[in-house]
Amino acid sequence: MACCSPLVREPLDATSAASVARVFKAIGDPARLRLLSMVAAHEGGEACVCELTEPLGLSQPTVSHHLKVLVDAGLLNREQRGVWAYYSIVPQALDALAAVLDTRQPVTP
Amino acid sequence: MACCSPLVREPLDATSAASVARVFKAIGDPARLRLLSMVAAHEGGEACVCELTEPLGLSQPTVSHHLKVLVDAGLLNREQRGVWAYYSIVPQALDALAAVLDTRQPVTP
DNA sequence: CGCATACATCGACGATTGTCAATGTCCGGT
DNA sequence: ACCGGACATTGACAATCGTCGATGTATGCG
Repeated sequence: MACCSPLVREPLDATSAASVARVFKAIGDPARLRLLSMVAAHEGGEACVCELTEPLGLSQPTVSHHLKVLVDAGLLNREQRGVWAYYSIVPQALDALAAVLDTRQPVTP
Repeated sequence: MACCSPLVREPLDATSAASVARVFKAIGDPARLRLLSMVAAHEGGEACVCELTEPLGLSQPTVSHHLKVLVDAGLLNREQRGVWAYYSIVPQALDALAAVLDTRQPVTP
């Protein structure tokens, strides 16, 4: 999860930086960015692997691998229903990431 | 630069995904996240390499390399003054990145 | 000029990554 | 019980990455 105050506020310590970097690294790949986007924009906010493989133009194992990376990063949920695995985004995860990038000045009391 | 509508709005095409992913990949590294953070939080909003090497705990060539990656990603400015190279963040770059992560619903007119 | 300092570049290394074909696992239908 | 379909896992490969020491470049000072 995102854990800390905005980047520009105060220097990140090593452990915070490592945990935040893990998430950014997860979305630092074109295929995974597109997967995230395709899942979010899909009807119902969820999609199964078979709906993602062909428009992405990658093999099924590769798509499964990328989805696993996104789940491990806390960006996607995975729900198995019958034979299908449905993936949906974790909205507050993206919000938390955006908060780390926030450049607002701290309120001066 | 960030180029496009929020991730969750509509599926990214391949070229947009590639250009956005390049920037996220740049900050998908603990050392570079800390550099970004240290530069932003430094007095005057800028810092030279010699001020970053020791607190980061990495060699000077490595720090220079990471800074170059951040500059190439459009996240840092580099300004040479005398013998020193001062780096400062490009604020609108972080804002643009955060906009890509925005999860707000589109306004329904 | 000559030297020290600040930084970049180069070359090399082990480690990680993205991708695929092949195979394994599990579920639902016949 | 069998088979087919959906997905995950494995193993392998080239490519990229992070890091360092060594070296190059350029600036300022004596």
